[in-house]
Amino acid sequence: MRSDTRLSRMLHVLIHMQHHEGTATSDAIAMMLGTNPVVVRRTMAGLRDQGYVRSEKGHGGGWLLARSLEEITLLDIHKALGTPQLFAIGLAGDNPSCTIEQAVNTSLAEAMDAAEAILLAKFGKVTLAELAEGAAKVANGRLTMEHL
Amino acid sequence: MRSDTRLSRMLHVLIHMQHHEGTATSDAIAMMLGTNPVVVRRTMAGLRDQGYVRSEKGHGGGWLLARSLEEITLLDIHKALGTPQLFAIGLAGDNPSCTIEQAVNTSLAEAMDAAEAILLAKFGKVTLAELAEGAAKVANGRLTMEHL
DNA sequence: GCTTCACGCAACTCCTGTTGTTGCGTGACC
DNA sequence: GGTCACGCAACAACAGGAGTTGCGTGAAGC
Repeated sequence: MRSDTRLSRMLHVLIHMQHHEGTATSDAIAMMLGTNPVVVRRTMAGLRDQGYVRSEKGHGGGWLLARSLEEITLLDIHKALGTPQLFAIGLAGDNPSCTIEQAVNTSLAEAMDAAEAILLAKFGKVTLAELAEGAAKVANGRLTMEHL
Repeated sequence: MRSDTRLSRMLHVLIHMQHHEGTATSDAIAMMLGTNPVVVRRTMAGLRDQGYVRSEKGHGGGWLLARSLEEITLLDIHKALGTPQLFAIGLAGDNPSCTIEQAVNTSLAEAMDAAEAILLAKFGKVTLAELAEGAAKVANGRLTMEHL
C-alpha cells in the first residue's frame, strides 16, 4: 500500500525553513522535495490554518515559519495535516450484528488504540527543534543512522 | 486510505469455522463476508500455507481448521497474511543524503517501531479461543460494545 | 497602471494495492 | 462421467495520495 509521506515531508520542510532566511517559495520547496508546487501548497495549507506557517503573496512572497521550532511537535503537524489514518489495517464491518465480528473488532481496536496512543504520545514529546538539533549532530558525524 | 481488512475478516471466519460442523465452502464464507469466493480462497491460501487451515477439493470439500483456536494468535494470522504493512504513514526518501531528512525519518521510525512492537505484542497475546469466548459473552449480553 | 511573481483553488490524470470478477483447469466424490 | 469445490491467472473496480494544468488574485517593482 502506498504510504502517506506528508508528515515526513512537512517536518523536513519546516526544519529547513528555519535555516532559510526570508520566505521559501512553493517552487523552491517542491524542488527540494522532488515534487511540484501545487502539492506543496495543498499540504502546507493545513499547517497555515493551524498557525504554524504563514504564506505571503506577490513579489518576494512565499512561506514563513509562524512559530519557533521549539513550539511545534510532531503531533502538532500530524494534527495539522488532518490527523490522517495511522494504520493500514482496518476493521471489517460486514455483519455489525455478528457477536464474533464484534469481539474480533473490539480486540483489534484495543490493540490498535494502544499502539496509536504510544505513537501519538511519542509524537507529542518530540519538538522540531530537537529534530533540527539531531540533524546537526548527524551532520557532524556524531550519530550513526541505522534507519535508511 | 482504503484499509486492509483481511486480518479482521480472517479472524472472523476462523472463529465461525469452529462452530461449523464439517467443511465450510469458499462460497459459504464469501456469502458470510459479503464478498466472493475467489477473494476468500486468495486470502485463506496464506493460512493454509502456514498450516492453520486445510482445504479439501471435490464433493463435500471446503475449508477446515487444522489447529485448535487455542493454538492460534492474532499475530499468527497477521504473519500468515504476509505481515502486511501496519502503518498508513511512511517515510519520505527524496534526499537520502539530507541530514534533516535522516533525523526526521529516524525519529518517525523510532516512534512507529515502538508502536508496532506494542501492537504485535498485543496480537501475540490474544488467541482466537479467547476471542470466541469473548463473542459468547457478548452474545449473553454480559459485555457492552463501545467499539462499533 | 502594467507586468511579474507567487499563492489559491478547481479539475483533472497517474499510481498502487486491496477488492471484485470471470474463465479455465484439476482433483474428489456420487 | 457429471458435479462440486478449490487453484490459478488475468483482468476491472475502487480509493486515496501524488502529480499536473489552468485560471484567478493580491503584492511588489517598474
